[in-house]
Amino acid sequence: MSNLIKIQLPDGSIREVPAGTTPFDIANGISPRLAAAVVVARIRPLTTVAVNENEAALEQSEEAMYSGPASSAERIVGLSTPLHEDVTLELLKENDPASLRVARHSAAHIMATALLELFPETKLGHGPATDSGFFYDVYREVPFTEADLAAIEARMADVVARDEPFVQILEPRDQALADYKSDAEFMKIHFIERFTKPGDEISLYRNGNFTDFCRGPHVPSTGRVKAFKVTSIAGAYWLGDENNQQLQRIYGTAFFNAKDLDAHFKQLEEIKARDHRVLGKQLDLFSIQEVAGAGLIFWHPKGGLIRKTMEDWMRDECIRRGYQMVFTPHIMRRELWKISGHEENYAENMYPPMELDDAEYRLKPMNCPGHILIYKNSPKSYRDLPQRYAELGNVYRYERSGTMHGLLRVRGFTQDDAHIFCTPEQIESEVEACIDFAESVLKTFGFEKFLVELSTWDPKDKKFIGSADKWENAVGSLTRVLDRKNIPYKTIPGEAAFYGPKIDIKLVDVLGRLWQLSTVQFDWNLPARFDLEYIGEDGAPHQPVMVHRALFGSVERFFGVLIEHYAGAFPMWLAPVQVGLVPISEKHHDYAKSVQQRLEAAGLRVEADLSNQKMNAKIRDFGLQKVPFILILGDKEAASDSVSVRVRAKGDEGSVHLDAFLDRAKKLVANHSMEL
RNA sequence: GCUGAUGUAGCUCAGUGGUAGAGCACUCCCUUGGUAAGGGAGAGGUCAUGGGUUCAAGCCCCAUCAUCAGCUCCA
Repeated sequence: MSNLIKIQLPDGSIREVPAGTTPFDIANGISPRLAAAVVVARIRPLTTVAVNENEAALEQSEEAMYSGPASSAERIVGLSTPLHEDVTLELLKENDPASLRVARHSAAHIMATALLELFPETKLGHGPATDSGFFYDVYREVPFTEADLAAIEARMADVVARDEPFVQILEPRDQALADYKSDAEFMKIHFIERFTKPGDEISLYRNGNFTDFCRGPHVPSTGRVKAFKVTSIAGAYWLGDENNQQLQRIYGTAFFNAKDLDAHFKQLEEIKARDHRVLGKQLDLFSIQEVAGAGLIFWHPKGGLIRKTMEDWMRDECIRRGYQMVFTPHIMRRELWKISGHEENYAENMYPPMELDDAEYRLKPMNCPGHILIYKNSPKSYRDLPQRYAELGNVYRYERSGTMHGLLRVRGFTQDDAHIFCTPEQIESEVEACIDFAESVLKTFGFEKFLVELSTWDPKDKKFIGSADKWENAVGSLTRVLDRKNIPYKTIPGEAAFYGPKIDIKLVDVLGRLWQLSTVQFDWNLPARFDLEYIGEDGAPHQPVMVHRALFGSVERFFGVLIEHYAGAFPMWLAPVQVGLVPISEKHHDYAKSVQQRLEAAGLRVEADLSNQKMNAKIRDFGLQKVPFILILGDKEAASDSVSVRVRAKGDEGSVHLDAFLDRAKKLVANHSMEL
């Protein structure tokens, strides 16, 4: 005689059903149409008080794909999973994001099904859902070709058309291992051995003739995955370790309907249209020249102008906030890099030494040693501290050949770098000021959201130098600063630099993407290595503490992110050309020249199109260049000293007096306005 | 660095072994116009680089460089 369990539905009603009842049974009991529409179910044991965040996070992890579910947390189950305890039950339809994730995991199984039907020699790794689709890592001697991918996709359509139910099979571990061993499925064997214990019953899912080691859940049947595409193939290391065998990773994406799939590819096109490498060419901002080498940026006049504007702002702001601008050499003697520890710890990222006269020199990968030499050049009193040295310093780092990416990952870049030498007592206020500064940078450049991470040490990890009390003090001050400023943050133990803890600020762009740029780091290692001192109130020498901070991070990377954030449509103060002039015909050229002169005299950047093209073509050209304002100049305007204003993304606003426009334009620039 | 793909005019791309193509951009001519492409003519290429196969290579083979999608690593 089976026990009764309680099922609570979202409306609060409770049903008593026999243990072993499935979510499908419940749905079907409500209405067969509902049962047909439901994809998966979300359950939470009724006894649970609150969802544990860590357990929820674990749900997404690789570990969770195979090992048992976190017992007390809410979880997603398939419709045919028998329920054996009192739970709240939510029946999820296709519009729930959790359903889509499950469907994509099912799509990975469908792809594996198709793959093994076509290429039975293939060995399977793992095939999870991702944020935008799914992939399956597989091993096969022969690389898959584009044609193979198309064939796989076509066969997937067959698997979907067969509408094979996904069925969970619980099997003794030994038997599963024996089966996989006989098939030489070395990766599946590894996963079973890693994620299950001897004596466990392990979970497999079968659809048709295909069975996979998998915890689930899945959609009810292959027919539920209506729209999918095999998108690409790439290499991936077995277990993410580059010393291991490389596998073939086949990517795909899946949706419940063709409309969503289309929308997904449309969105990819939009992202591509924002790509800073594409816009960099279209707007003539920068280039990378093969003959000069990979990862080295050429700033063209228009990009250079934006950079100059960014840097001017940054320098002015540094000075306003009590920094002193310094400049340090690009190459320095090897000896210096030995003292700083770079020879020892950073050599693989540095360019090899070059010999000059009797000595060896190395290109700088960081600015800190240079700033330290300035500090060290004269004795310092506690009255001199803090010393804040800032530099827009060009550094060069060797990056492996496959890693470069436009402006975002390069071999030569400019850090807006500063080093603050201060007493331990000054740390908190200095860090607080750095965070204020960082916030101001993000706000000024139009980013509204950011995330903060506090990276701390792991006392068990030997790579961290310095005593426990030093670490605790430092982490304590950082924590206090963040708490006092009411900034939410995530603590990441073990992610600190080896010499001290750090605060990283990741900004969120218009598309919701995260970018790591600003960082504020602690350091008591370099002051010790260089024997830095100041004379304290007690007349005795003390060692200062150093704060490293970069706010743009790298000017190149920040610029790349800006291009994507604005989709190339820079706000007025940054736009390389702020006003485009369109004289309607040649007889308006003189008026155009006088307007240009007056706008330029007021400090605006103006370009006049005096070609013999039609007005519409001129407007189009300025429009494609994303110029904020286009002024149309014809008889009416010339007669009344006015301009007809066309605003980027808004269109024709009619004529106004030139002085009125000038006033508006100057205000937009002065206020760093994001709007026009 | 690894796996796969790609490299043809300033840009976007076509060209499967037999004398290098298109559109846009550029130059010149015509056109002088009211809010996103007026018309015509011309000029422009060591087909990434270096080897090889072939009577003949942009095309086939090898190597190198660069780019792209990932992996790994990072500001």
